[in-house]
Amino acid sequence: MPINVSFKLLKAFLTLSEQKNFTRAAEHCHVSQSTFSGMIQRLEDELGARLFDRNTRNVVLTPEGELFAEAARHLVNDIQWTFSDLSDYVAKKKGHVAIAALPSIAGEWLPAVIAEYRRLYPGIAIEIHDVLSDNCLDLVRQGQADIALAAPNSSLDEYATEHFHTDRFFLICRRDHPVASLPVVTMDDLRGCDFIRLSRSTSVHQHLVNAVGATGVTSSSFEVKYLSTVAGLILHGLGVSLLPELTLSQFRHPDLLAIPLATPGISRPIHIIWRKDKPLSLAAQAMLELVRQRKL
Amino acid sequence: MPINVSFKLLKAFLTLSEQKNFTRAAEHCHVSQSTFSGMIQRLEDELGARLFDRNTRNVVLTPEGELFAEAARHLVNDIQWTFSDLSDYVAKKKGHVAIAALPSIAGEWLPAVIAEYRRLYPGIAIEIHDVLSDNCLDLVRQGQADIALAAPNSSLDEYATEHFHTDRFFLICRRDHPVASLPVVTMDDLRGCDFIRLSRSTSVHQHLVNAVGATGVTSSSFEVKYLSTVAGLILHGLGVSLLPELTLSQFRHPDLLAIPLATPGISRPIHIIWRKDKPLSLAAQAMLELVRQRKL
DNA sequence: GACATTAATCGGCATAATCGATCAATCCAT
DNA sequence: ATGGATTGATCGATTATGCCGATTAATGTC
Repeated sequence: MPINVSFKLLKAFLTLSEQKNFTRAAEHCHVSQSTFSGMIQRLEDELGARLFDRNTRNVVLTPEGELFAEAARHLVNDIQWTFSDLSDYVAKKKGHVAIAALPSIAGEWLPAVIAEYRRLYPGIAIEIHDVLSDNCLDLVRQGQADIALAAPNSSLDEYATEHFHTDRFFLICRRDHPVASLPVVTMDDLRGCDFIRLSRSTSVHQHLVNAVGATGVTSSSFEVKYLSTVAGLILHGLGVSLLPELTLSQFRHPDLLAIPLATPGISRPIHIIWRKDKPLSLAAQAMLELVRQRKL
Repeated sequence: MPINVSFKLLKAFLTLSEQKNFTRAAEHCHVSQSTFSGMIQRLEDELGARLFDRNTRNVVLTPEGELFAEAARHLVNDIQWTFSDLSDYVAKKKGHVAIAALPSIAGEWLPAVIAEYRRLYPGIAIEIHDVLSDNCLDLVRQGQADIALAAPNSSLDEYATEHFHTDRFFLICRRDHPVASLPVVTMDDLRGCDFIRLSRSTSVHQHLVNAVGATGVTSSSFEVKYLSTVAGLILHGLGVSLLPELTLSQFRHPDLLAIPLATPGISRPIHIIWRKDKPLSLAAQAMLELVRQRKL
């Protein structure tokens, strides 16, 4: 015998147990008295127990009714909480979104988007992971991030992706460098230069190896981890560097220049990445939408 | 917007979230696939949120679905417990009954009934209060006892009552007492006897005062609390006593006699008493039924 | 004993639920 | 590619359920 009871019936039961009067309780529930009478009977049938002892003068809970009332109060409460929780969630008054982004994006472009998101959905907790591309992917795969903004070299078949930005590489050099006067530079112009590169684990490095390897420029004198170090080395005349546009803010110095590369140049494609096997939460969908709107 | 969701829908939702397949889940729920599809849609409409992301190949919970699933599991569990609890109660596998009875009844007649009740409904807890009549009434009024077996002198208007037994009084005397040879005794036969009476708080005392006061026999030498004391006093030749039949088991002694009183005699009516403003629990109803069946 | 109050019942109707059949999409094997 | 198999959604017809208004029956009150 399968149980079937609706929230409506539970509510009607509790209303009657408070009002102790069918007519009044029916009004409370916005149904006719006859309907209400039927509802109580239905519930009693369902339970197989008489819940109220009633005549035209008195309506009083039976002991079974008392027992059930206690339980029903809890049930109704729990159900209401469950629903209001979910509806808050749907209304994006609650929730959680985690976004993983390359440090360059996380520091340069993302903050404005996050600010806007916070303004729109103040109740949603936001988590930002500023990590390298491969880590971004891992976080998404492990479910620790809903969305990633990254430029991975590895395959993206496993993920849902969308093009976000083509980040072109610039030559960074000191103002007194031989190529500093050129409006654009070619790989040939850089032959013989000392290159300062980011560590192998960065996507910048990998894209560069792919591109520069192809043009034959492979010399590399330095390999460092932080852009600030790159800047310091360049300023001391120890070399030049090829870095994507999104990092240029780190090189705003009177003695430094960023020169675009001649076509076709070098670039890294940055993607919006998320899991395709699991749908995005509403909070994450909203974030994705905002990211698209504010796309570079 | 009033919530309305049925247990059936919650169960369907959980089934689908486990089976991840509409057709299979529908079979589990004993409905057609089309019906099942409609049920899930109805639930989603009700909640205003998409719970499953589905195509013909995959059925996967959305994050909102996950959230709801957790809550729904608890709800379904609670509802099932509530129902099974109540049905145990209805089936009298569980429950509680408290009965208040005069000490004479509690010691003499009740144990067999209690034993039978226990045999019939082993899961129900039984509470017995062996107290004097007035206390019996108090316990019932306070809800500490469901049913009382008592012989109160006070008004019973407040209660629902039913006649249980007419407890006739007997004369208890020593075998060598002047009236010992009579088959029945009258009040006249007892003129001048010393009477041993139970204390004023007992219903026996009060019935006796009413009856004997009317026939003019008012002498009273002793007033004690326990029947065993009465027996001792009589055995030592200090008097006789008038006591109801239900107490006679306390006077089975070779030197003691119980002699019926001549018509009309004296008697106390014993009633089954319970609250009339509150219905009896099922467990108590069963007890009442048994008491009626086994009535003296 | 008449009256007022109130829960239960009845008949009719509208809506919702259910089913079987079919459609459309998706994946898989070839 | 392409055809077949699987599966969820949709459609139309049928049935069941829920709801209402009117009426009835029971009960307490004056």
